[in-house]
Amino acid sequence: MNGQALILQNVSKYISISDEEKAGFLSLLQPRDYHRKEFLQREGNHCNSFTFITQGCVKSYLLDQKGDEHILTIAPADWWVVDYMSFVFETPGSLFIEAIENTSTLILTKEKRTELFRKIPLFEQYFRILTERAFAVSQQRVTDILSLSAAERFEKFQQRYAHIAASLTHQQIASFIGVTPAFFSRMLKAKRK
Amino acid sequence: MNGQALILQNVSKYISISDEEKAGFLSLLQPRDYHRKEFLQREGNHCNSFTFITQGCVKSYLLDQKGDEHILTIAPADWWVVDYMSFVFETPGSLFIEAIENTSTLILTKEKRTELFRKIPLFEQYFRILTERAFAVSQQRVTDILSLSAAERFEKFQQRYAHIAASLTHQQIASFIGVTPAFFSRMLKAKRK
DNA sequence: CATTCCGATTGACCTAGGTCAATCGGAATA
DNA sequence: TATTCCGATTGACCTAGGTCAATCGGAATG
Repeated sequence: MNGQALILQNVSKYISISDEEKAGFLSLLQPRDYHRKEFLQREGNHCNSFTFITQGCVKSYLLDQKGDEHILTIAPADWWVVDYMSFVFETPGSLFIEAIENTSTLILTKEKRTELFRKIPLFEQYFRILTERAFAVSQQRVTDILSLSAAERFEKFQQRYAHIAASLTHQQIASFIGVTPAFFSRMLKAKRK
Repeated sequence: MNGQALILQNVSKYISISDEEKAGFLSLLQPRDYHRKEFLQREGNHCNSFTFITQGCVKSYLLDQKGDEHILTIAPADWWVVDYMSFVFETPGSLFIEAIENTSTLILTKEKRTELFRKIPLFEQYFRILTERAFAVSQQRVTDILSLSAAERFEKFQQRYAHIAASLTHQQIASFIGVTPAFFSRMLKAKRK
């Protein structure tokens, strides 16, 4: 499936729009490809667009004082990525967004999104639903971190990300669930027994 | 300020609606009061409404296997509370929502909200913006937990919740930032020096 | 005034998970 | 084939924060 077909399919999961509106929507999107390890966004830059992944996979993460990486999101095809904090509050971002495979995207800038809302108000609903779902999942993640052990978080991770877990390095999974690679390795060893 | 005035003021921060629309909106809300320690929601129940706090304060939290409480949100007046996971995905909730002071609320059920969207589509925008902001903050919370020490999280908590920190118990603050009351007490002692 | 409650504090001890450095191993590059 | 990477693993040791039980203290209740 090509990128445009994929994003239209995604949209149609939540709202119904006419062919004309589909064309109008697509015309606001800017395609862009990134190769593995290329950055979509860097810490310090203001994030002013939503990026839809049509192929490949990206991660968003921050570096702490010690320079250690903490992955916030892993976004495979059919997902949007944004540094929400930067986008919503118009502040310099604190996240890096980086392709972990060669990746194709469609970019919707803040201006274009505003234009989209004006032209096709139904997209307010699309983004409302999208964000409500993402928020619900994010709240789960908070409660998981607060109440589960590393091993339990890994269990959940495996269930939720079964389809992409295999294409991630152990380092990435460890960072996502919030442990060091060394400890993650020991965890796996313990489970194998 | 009374509850209706407060919620209208909140709405008008994000969208502009006519007096007629305001009346229509208010007519969909159900007022309800709770006394301290009363539950708005219990684990296992499906959460099918948004609740706007007009006075007082509530907390949402989950109990882990050991029965320890982990606070997810603290919602003072002028905030909405929901168990998003339950509301959005229509699953039994895993959160308790409990008044920590005598509290007055306005309830918007899922059905009424749907009706609201149908009658005044601009409310899609209101909830989109609201959720985008809440999501951004939630993502920050995830990165904070992953990358900051307990003391640093407490620092941030004090800044963000300066206005209500004084009315919370140490237990509640400790639970929110993700440490035990015992450790929290030691942290305070260390800071005082 | 006495009592109960409940949050806060503290002491003694414990553990999940971190740190750092060394080693292994497989894939990609020269 | 030899070399370089780079992720995974492992060993030895460390620490932030947890546990559990005792105590303190102030506010509310009888």
